[in-house]
Amino acid sequence: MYLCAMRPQKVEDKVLLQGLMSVLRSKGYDGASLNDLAASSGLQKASLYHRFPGGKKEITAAVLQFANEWVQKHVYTPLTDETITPSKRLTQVLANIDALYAGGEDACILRALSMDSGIELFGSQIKESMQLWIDGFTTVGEALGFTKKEAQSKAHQVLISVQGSLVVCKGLNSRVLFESTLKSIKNMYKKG
Amino acid sequence: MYLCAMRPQKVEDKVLLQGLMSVLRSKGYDGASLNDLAASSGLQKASLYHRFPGGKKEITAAVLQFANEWVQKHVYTPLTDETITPSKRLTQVLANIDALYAGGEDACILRALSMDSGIELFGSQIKESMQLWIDGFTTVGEALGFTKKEAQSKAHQVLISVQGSLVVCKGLNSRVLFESTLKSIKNMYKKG
DNA sequence: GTCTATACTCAGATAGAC
DNA sequence: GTCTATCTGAGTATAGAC
Repeated sequence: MYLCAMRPQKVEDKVLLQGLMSVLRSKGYDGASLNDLAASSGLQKASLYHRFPGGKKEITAAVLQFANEWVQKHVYTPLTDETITPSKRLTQVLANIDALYAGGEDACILRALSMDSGIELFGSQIKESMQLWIDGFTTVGEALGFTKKEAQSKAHQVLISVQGSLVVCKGLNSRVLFESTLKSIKNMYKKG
Repeated sequence: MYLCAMRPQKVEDKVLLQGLMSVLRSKGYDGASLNDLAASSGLQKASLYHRFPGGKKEITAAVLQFANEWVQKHVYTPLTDETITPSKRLTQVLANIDALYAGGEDACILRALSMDSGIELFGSQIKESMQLWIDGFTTVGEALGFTKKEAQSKAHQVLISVQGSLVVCKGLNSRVLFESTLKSIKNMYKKG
């Protein structure tokens, strides 16, 4: 429905959510204040409440929804696309993941919200996105000829090593382990 | 120096730090309020300020110091103890790690403090503990006959997969991937 | 739809009695 | 050393003009 009487949005939904996500992924739920969120979005606090009447909880839920759509579009869907060879799917998705985390520089929103407060409020959304990620990699593993059990194990290994390398890269203040992790994921799927 | 005129401490230093750590590891730096910290320690807020005049920053720094001593005592030292066979060192340390994280139930304090605010304040302490962990596993890898390069790579892999599995276990609300990760670490060090 | 101004709550931190 | 009581600022959230 088109309501031409309404004042135009100053910031597009997608741009807005990207700004909000960048704050939440780096500061976490408790660390991200509404001032931070407003500043990142280019809107005032009150305007954020207009867009998200539920406040910070609703903002965060929307950001997680946005993240889940990203996983759907850039991980799950390409990994399960049978018009492409499994090997090429894998290469493409690993490149997408590299971009998402800026080569190990940026944090994962799922991890950032996995502290007590975040899990209590958004546990089911976090679980859903992680499961989608695992399902995608399981599918490509089977397409590459591994058994279902092997493919599941590898999929878990992918998620674990991506999350782990992001944590370690933050801690050591170096991105090399993220890049080497992506390479070793590629190797993991070579038949041996 | 023994000062018998002083009023006895209500809570021992070690017990105090354990309580404080349990809050910080589950809620993170921003999520842990002084009320939370006081409640977990059995002291009032003002008493915490007596013990830690620098407030939350000093509390957190002390907890990280405590954590670093734990890694020293239960990871680094046993892994480098040449009076024990390398294989037994590994088994023992993996059991220690299993206990530290309560089989995947509890979070890692290094991870919990690795958001922006924590990294800015405590980055060097976090890095130090992670490096100690890596050094210990590198030593045991070399003792098991791997080249220095292989041993370093495996040590990185250990830290990454432990941290990663803790994140994924939180997200999926299941501990099975932590236990399987510890088993696969053990396998990683079998010569092939 | 966006803004400025403001209400209200809880955070971190301190004062001073015991 | 520990406590109760209190101060001050930042946090979330709302009111109402434009």
